[in-house]
Amino acid sequence: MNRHDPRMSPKIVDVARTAGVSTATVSRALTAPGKVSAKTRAIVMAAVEETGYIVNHAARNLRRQQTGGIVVLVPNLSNPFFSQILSGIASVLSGAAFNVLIADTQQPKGADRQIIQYLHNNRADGLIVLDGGLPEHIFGNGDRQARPPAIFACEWIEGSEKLSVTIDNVAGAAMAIDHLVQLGHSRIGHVMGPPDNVLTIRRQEGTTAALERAHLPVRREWYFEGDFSLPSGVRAAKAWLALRDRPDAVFCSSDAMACGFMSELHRHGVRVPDDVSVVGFDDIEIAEHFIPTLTTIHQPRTTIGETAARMLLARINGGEDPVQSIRLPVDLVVRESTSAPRIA
Amino acid sequence: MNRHDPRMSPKIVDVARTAGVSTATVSRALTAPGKVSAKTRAIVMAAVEETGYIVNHAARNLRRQQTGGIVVLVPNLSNPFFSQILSGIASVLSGAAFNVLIADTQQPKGADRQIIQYLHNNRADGLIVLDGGLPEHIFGNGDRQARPPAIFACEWIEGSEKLSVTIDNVAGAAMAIDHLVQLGHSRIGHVMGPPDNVLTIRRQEGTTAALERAHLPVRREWYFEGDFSLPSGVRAAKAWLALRDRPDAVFCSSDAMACGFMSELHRHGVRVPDDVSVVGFDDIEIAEHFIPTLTTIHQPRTTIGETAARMLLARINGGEDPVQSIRLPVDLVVRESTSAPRIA
DNA sequence: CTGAAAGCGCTTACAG
DNA sequence: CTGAAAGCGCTTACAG
Repeated sequence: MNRHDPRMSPKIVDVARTAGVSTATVSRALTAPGKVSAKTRAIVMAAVEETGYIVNHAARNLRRQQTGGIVVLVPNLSNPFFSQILSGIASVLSGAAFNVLIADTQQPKGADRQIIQYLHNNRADGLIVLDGGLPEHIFGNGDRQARPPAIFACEWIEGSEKLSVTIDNVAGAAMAIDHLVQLGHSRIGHVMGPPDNVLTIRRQEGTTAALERAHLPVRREWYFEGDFSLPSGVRAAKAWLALRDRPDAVFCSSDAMACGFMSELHRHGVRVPDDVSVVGFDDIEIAEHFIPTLTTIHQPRTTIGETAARMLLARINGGEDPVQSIRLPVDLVVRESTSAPRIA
Repeated sequence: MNRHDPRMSPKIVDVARTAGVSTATVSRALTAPGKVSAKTRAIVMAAVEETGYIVNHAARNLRRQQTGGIVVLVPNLSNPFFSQILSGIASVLSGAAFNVLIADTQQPKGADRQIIQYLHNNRADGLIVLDGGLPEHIFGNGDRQARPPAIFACEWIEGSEKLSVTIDNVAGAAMAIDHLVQLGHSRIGHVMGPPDNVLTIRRQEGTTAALERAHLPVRREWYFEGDFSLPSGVRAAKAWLALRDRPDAVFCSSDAMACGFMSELHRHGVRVPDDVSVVGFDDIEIAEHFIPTLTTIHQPRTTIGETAARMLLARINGGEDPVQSIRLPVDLVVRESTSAPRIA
């Protein structure tokens, strides 16, 4: 016989028998101590201790019509950018006795079906969505399936009324550009994120607006394609190298791209910041240790995760809706990858 | 009234009514199609489609005496080293209709209690443990609580009989040292992982053994303390700089430390590989793009995750035990951070 | 191949 | 404050 036999665990009825009370009283002592006399509570607690009782969540959830799980939809689990956000989410949620279920929206096989499964309320009590590229209707009401509340974090869906925790991407991009302008740069380029991504769009807007404010040229060929990844930064560097007339400062929409960009430039003998200044976005851990260390826009990633989790909890528990979308501030962190341009 | 009303979802009884069969038949058609006639199955499937039925996992799990969840115990969720492993785990497990629950073993508050909770079989059907630093008895049988099967991945507990998916750390370290020896280095140092960690110990063993095989000095002051993190690599570099008699090649037990090490050396005008060669371990994404690109020992992280997940599944499903621990091979990836020593 | 019925382990109105 | 009892939505021997 299998040593792993679930039926060995004590049930609430075992505790009740040991304590000499009903299962109802045990249940109350555990979940609503105020409804039980101090004396009874003590007896029950002793019985819980003695039996080693632990609640069966499947049973509790079935009875309470909840799932005890929060699903986090991540665009790409293997991207380290998300790990700290997940960490923030997990710390708040597991403190609130929720399971954190993680689903990768870019999972190759049958991702759609799987995500849709998660969206049904018998699978999760709520969602935190880090991917703004999903079709909005899958979160929507309006069809026959009830859907659990969803909170967007980092990314969001334009025009959606769903709550979100975001940062000020336009301001962040503008801070990056303003920094370069103040250093004396007038020929500034931009490596963009993936097309259609909301972050890409906002950071591009912030970039363009700041350039225009400074009366600097906004040149189409200085807006390089990218997708936030390291390799796309390498490709952008190749595009930069291929230009005859090059920008002497580049703002990359992610740190990963900035690192790939600098890496490829270095391979071709172009020096940062002497030949070209580079600013990133995110402030991932390596930014502080890259060679050169990377000037970037800092995102409070743990706070983003924690805030999203707390907001979702408020949404799940509170009947009313004092909950509002939050936009967190970002900071410019100046390091070695930016300097005044060489005198031409 | 709350628009998010779970009771709206169709139940198995709704499908049964629509199909004109019993709930038992619906259940069978869904989970054991072979036990139902083709005709009935078609009728049931049509009814499922029509009603939009989705199984309630809490109910199924309660009835089946399982949880549908696999817990992954991660030493530090915000460490990007683990994200690709998690990705491998998640892809296999969600394909098998398991939820992936992630718990951070270094979570500040009440981590112990929380992890213990997860260890009870009514919370998870199995565990994948990435932290070899937990006390073994918490996984053990022997007390009154049944425990779900656990598989170790990457790390493990020395002397434990639990199954594991690991890499050959001794061989990996030896490959790193042999590479340096072949380049002509004879003064070789080592930056270690956290004390007592099994990976630290094995890689240190491999290092020492390879040095001895090459008849090279094994000097205590050339074994630098570390903990796998970037900042600890920075500290190791400071220790290196403080030596009068320095090794001219250093094998770091993680890529993160190697990057921190090189970063700090660079700050002090020491060139890699001209002044000192550096080898890392892991082959994280940045290794290929650091300046200089990092020579390192490649770990198949996605495969580690997938293998651990599949092994756990086999353990959960199969009554017999053909399942065995697996040690995956590693490769040396030669890049720019290593070269022959300068002629002294 | 199919159905009636029990039961998984809880929680919670309801009654006292 | 406490207990008896119903019921959450499934699955699965058991009987036919």
